[in-house]
Amino acid sequence: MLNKHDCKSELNDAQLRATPARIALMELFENSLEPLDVQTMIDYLQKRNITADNATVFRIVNAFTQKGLTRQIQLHENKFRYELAARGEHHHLICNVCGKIEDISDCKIEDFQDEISKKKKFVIKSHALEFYGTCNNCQK
Amino acid sequence: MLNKHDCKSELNDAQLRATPARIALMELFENSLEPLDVQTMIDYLQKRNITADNATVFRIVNAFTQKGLTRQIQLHENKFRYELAARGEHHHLICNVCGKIEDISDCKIEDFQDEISKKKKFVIKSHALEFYGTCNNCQK
DNA sequence: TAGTATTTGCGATAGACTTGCGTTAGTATA
DNA sequence: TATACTAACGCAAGTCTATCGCAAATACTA
Ligand SMILES: [Mn+2]
Ligand SMILES: [Mn+2]
Ligand SMILES: [Zn+2]
Ligand SMILES: [Zn+2]
Repeated sequence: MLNKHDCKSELNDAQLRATPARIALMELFENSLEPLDVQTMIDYLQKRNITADNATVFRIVNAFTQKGLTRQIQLHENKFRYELAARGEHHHLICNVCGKIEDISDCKIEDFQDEISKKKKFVIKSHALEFYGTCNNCQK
Repeated sequence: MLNKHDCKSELNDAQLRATPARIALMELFENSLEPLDVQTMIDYLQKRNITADNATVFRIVNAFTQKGLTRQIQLHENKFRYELAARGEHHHLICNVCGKIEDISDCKIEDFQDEISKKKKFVIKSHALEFYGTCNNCQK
């Protein structure tokens, strides 16, 4: 949860110029608990009266990802989502009813991964794991 | 691996009319080791001289999925893939070099899933797990 | 404050996928 | 086997996500 000034520094550190749209989007990422899609970013900028073409928003999030500020993920949708890379690789619980997306920080599949890697002679560089179901709220 | 006649029965059982394109695509699914994207299905039909508009192929695979014959999956691409639902839920090894996709039949994450479910009070209905890396062939 | 490289806006473009509508063709039943 | 009903199809247009080329704007640096 960084403020406007910190977001500027973050951009500078990544060798990205601190434009209004980029600063606002870094703030959005810092304050979001869920991974964001591009449409959400566009809507957010509009609410803050920051004009930004949608091609620009796609370019911004690509630049963020390329510089290692964000990570691109995908959750069985026909679009990508993005979240802060600094929060580390982790997994997600996705509610099929309300769409809520929750982080799972602890990964317990290392042993399984090692076993598969050996058995299949496959060098595993990364993995994606998501659980789909019904969240606590939506069970009532 | 079913023949043409069996594929017809499968379609009838699912209350789907057995058109040439549907029969051919069921055969393709039965004989494929990897999940298929729609373009692959279109190419296959062309090779067999079965005319099918691409809207039709999308409608076919949606019908298959809706009737439970196939399952829609997605492997961090901007498109969906489909595989036979009868083979059961399983996971995949995806080679970042050659694109090869291999099935992993044994799932060893049940304990982790139960733990998460309890901790987050989340009813888990399904999960997706994929490993990305370099296959045996591409390591040389 | 001027110079320059980076970033943006705009419009065109691409690819995956959907939809409306009139026609075709599987299937049931006689 | 002929008939009728409805599912399925072809075609064309449209939607949605994402990219690209180019000229204009703007953030940084000196
Ligand atoms: Mn997350
Ligand atoms: Mn598979
Ligand atoms: Zn929910
Ligand atoms: Zn490979």
